[in-house]
This record gives sequence, structure tokens and C-alpha cells, in this order.
Amino acid sequence: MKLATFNVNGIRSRIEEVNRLLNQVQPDVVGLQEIKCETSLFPYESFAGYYCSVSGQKGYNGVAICSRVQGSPLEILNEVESRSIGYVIGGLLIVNVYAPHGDARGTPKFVQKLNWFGKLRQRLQELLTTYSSIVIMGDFNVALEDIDVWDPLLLKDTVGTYAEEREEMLKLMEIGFVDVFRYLNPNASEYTWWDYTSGRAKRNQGLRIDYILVSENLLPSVRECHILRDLRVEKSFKPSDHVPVVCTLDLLPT
DNA sequence: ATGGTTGTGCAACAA
Repeated sequence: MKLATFNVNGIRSRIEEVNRLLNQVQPDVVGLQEIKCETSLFPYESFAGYYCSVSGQKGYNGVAICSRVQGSPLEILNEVESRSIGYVIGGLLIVNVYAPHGDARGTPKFVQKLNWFGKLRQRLQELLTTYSSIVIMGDFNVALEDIDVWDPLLLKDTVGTYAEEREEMLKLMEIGFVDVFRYLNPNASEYTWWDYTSGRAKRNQGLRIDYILVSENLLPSVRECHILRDLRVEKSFKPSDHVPVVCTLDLLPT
């Protein structure tokens, strides 16, 4: 089973890049973040062969899960902003999230981000009593370690590297989830997001803030995990500021 | 250079 997560930064402006992902990678399940449209405006026609469960919102945020195998939608968090969505495929629960970006330490948005992680952790703890196999994918807006940051000194104590943010994400993982990319690549410095400004992408000055996490029972099934940096360097279309993360598990997509 | 770019939606905000 091949899983992909992709913060598209506006799904209606990213059709070409999404087509490339679907055709080249042929994922069984795709989690999308920042679709930035209402549910009714989601381009379902671009996902032929997929069942799409969408939680949209006008202008901002918005998440979707598209799966080749039909499943059942599951509410993850009851929240005003569309930042989470769940989909149950057989015995596997897929959770797709778009964590709040946050702001500088001490601001309301900084506190909201930490609280959101706390709510998600509590909900996952509850879900782990029902679903033993859970995948959480998405844009967490946190670079867990300094090797996930192109210049840890320059970016010390900024959005995505604050110790409080890292602690919240680690607490979430400590209830029983593993970062698949780091598990397979203990020392790799690869990034999933580059600022549009200042030519960050071409100089590979980015952060790793998009993840696929699996519940510990799934670790024996983990085979591969790749970050598709080519999609940002590619000149043939306008890219998102994020690139997809793709993981392969030895599970049948049923 | 208090800088730079993008999407949404049409001014300004969020990232």
C-alpha cells in the first residue's frame, strides 16, 4: 500500500502537479492539505478512480483524503477550521491533518497551535483503543529536530522550531506513533517545504514539516519513504511551497 | 533592503 501526503497550497491551482503525483507515483491513498476551497468546489474530476472525502473551507485551510479503495469517513476533531479528516479503510484508520501554522512565542496563535496538538493527542489516544492500525499524515508545521532545518542557528526560536512545538509533537508521537521517514533514514537532512521568497527552493534551504506517522504495530510493514523534491525543482508547472511525502507499507489496500 | 512569493478573491490576510 502506497501512501502520499501533499500540502497543495490551493488545489485548484495545483491540478497539473497533482496529476503528476497520481500518474507517476500511483498512490493508493493521498492526503491533501490547504486545498483552500469549499467542499463543493473540490476538483473531484481530477481524481478519477479515487473516492475523495473532503472537508473544505472558503479561502483557507481545508483537507481531503482520496483513496482507491472505498472506506468510511470519520470525524477526527470537531473544529471550526477544516484541519483534520479521517477515513477508515478495512481495519486501517487514515488520519490527515493540517496543523496550525502558529506565530511567535507568546502570541495567541502560538498558544492555539500548542492546544490543537493537545486536542489531537487526546483524540488519537481514544482512537487507539478502537483502531490498532493508524496512519497519521499531513503538514504538522513543526521541524522535529535540527537536522530537519536548513540553518538551525538562523531559525532557532522561530515558527516550527520552538521547543514547545517540538515537545507537543513528540508527546503526540509518544502515545505510539513513529515518523516513517526518520525511522528509515536516521541521519538524512531532507526537506518538504521551502519558502517561496529569497530563492530558498533552488538552494535547498527548507524545513521538514510534512510527515507520515504510523502506529507502532505497523512498523514491520514499513518498506520505503521518499520526499519528492523533484516536484519543486521541476520547471514545467507552478509548484506548491511543499512537496509530497510518499511511504510504502507491505499491506494490501483492502 | 524591516526586503522576498503565492493563493484566495478582490482588499487584505495567511502562510
